[in-house]
Amino acid sequence: MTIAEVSEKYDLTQDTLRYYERIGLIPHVNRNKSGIRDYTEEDCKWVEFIKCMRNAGLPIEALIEYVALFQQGDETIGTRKELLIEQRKQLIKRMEDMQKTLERLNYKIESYEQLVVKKEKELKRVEE
Amino acid sequence: MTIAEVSEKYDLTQDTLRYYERIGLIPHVNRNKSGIRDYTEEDCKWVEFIKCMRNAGLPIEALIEYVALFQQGDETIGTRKELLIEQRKQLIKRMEDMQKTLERLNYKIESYEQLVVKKEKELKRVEE
DNA sequence: ACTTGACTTGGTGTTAACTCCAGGTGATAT
DNA sequence: ATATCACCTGGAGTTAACACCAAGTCAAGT
Repeated sequence: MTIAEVSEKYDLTQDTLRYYERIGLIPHVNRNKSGIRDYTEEDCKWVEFIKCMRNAGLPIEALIEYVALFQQGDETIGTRKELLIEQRKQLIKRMEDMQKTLERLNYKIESYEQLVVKKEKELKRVEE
Repeated sequence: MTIAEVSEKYDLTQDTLRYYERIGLIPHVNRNKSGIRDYTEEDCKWVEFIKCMRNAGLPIEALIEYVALFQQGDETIGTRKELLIEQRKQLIKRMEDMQKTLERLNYKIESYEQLVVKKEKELKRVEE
């Protein structure tokens, strides 16, 4: 796959794809004889995985480390697992915070709803 | 309340508090005769509210608009409600995305667990 | 009276995460 | 043969969201 196709498929700019590769957020992509990137299936999976994780707010640093560990082979399986567990913990924490904020928003919106109803009644009273 | 107390209470630097006020993320705080900020109860509530919303990822832009609407008085109640509803919608979307990522992480961690178990068995076999 | 220390403002610096750009290369269309 | 085009690299530019700083003010302690 060309970089243009990958860019299109995952809605990331070519610059972003090159940037991710440069900083080690995805493994190095092989080039053809003329030096142009040729993304394999696996490269694509990495791109998709990273995009998903970044989208959920996982820190770039942690993901770079994960990729680096992955490239070091099977001895790092335990470490990688621990890393993911830690990130999961933090993700859950963020989600809990967001849940609280959501409830607060719900309450606020309901309060506004009450206010709106009240105002409408007042207006009616004036009209009558 | 002094800025130092508010800073301490909500774990935001004085610089951040001043910055939030400057860009309109919280309403203007009154100063005493000598020009020093004196936060009222209401100011504090704003600080806490904004911190909570920012923490959940609500965009600064939307919050600035909310504060501005608030300061324009009762005619903006409807608009404010709509704004909150829109932000709630986006918050829910983010949470759903994160939920999917969480499930994916769970699956990945489980897979790693399987792998670890397998590797241990292999090692045992070698030892025997 | 003078120093200290917390605060003020206006402005500059920093960091992360892209994003853009200039100059160059190789394959393809005319 | 040459023009076009997609891509390359290294490096500079951008933006958001603060963080830091210099120079000044004011009240309180000694």
